[in-house]
Amino acid sequence: GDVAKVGQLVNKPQSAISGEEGINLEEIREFAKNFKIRRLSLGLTQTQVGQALTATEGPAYSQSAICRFEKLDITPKSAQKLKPVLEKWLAEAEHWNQKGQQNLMEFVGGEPSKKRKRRTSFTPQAIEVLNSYFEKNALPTGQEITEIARELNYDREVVRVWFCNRRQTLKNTSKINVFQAQ
Amino acid sequence: GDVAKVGQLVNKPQSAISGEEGINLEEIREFAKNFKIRRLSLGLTQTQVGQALTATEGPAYSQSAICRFEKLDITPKSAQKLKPVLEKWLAEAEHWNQKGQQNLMEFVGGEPSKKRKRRTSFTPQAIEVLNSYFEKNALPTGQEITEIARELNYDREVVRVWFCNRRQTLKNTSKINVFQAQ
DNA sequence: AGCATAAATAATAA
DNA sequence: TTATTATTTATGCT
Repeated sequence: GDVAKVGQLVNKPQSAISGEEGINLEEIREFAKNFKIRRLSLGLTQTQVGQALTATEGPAYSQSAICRFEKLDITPKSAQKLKPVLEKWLAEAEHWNQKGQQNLMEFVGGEPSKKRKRRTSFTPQAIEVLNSYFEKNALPTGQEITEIARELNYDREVVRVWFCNRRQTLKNTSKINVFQAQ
Repeated sequence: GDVAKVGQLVNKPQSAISGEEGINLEEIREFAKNFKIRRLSLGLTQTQVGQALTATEGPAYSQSAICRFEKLDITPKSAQKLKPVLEKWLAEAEHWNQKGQQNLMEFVGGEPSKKRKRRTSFTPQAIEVLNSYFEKNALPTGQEITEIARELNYDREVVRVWFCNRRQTLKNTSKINVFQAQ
């Protein structure tokens, strides 16, 4: 059967302290909440934390793993194991941050100042072509995206994101039509 | 020509205090940074802040406006004007949050003193149905609320508030905190 | 002055 | 974990 997650268990008073394993769920919940706030205060993303942990600690930590810890969508055992790792790492990150933003970024390992990509402006002609492709197939394969990008002379990634956002927009507008205001 | 923004000016020492207008740019920068952290600590999005401000304060505040304030992509004059508004609102939001997450969400999403919604009169039949749902589950999900609202043909927000109030009443009378958290 | 939407981030599916 | 969707933030535009 399913394994219960911290987030589900923590609201059941009788299990606030998991008897056998001696895991304090309330403590974990408190830490997870604080972890998120402290992470954001440092201006770090889940991806950055995951990558930095992967570099300094042994195993791999994905963005999803950090996300799941913060949401407590994780078993008590995993949480118990992950908590000290995150605690130690975060304290260290805060320490470097004290010495300046630059030091933190070096500790984290990312490029010091990764600038946001300039917003792309599609020409009306390009949008027309994109829409005609979208009508035929809203979910093009990687190969198709590459071809469309080449035809329009735009960056492949830009075209990929355009299709993501276009699907999103369609979903949002059609949701209103189909189900009426949620 | 272009108008200089706070974010550009604040790093020029000689202009830390804007002479003529007496605007303390450093203070604004400090506040903007803190505002973001405090907003995230409350778990609020820029959109939510904008909408809430639009409801309680006079003019309209878009998500873009909040975003631009946080990034200081705004003229000193605008920043100076916006700062006290945000400061006051955020302090109030934090105050409500102290009293529980539910209160904060009501403050953010609920109708303010401005054009208050007409008080809804539930029919006895509707109250009966609501109570039967409440007995089964005092804390319905957003989806469940939507469904109940549709079944009874009441506004979704009205139903949501009914559950809030019903829980509040129960809490006040029973003294036993059924819902633990907060 | 803020809408529309591109880009980035978080959450979930596979 | 990795892919992909869903949500949020940021910005080009007029």
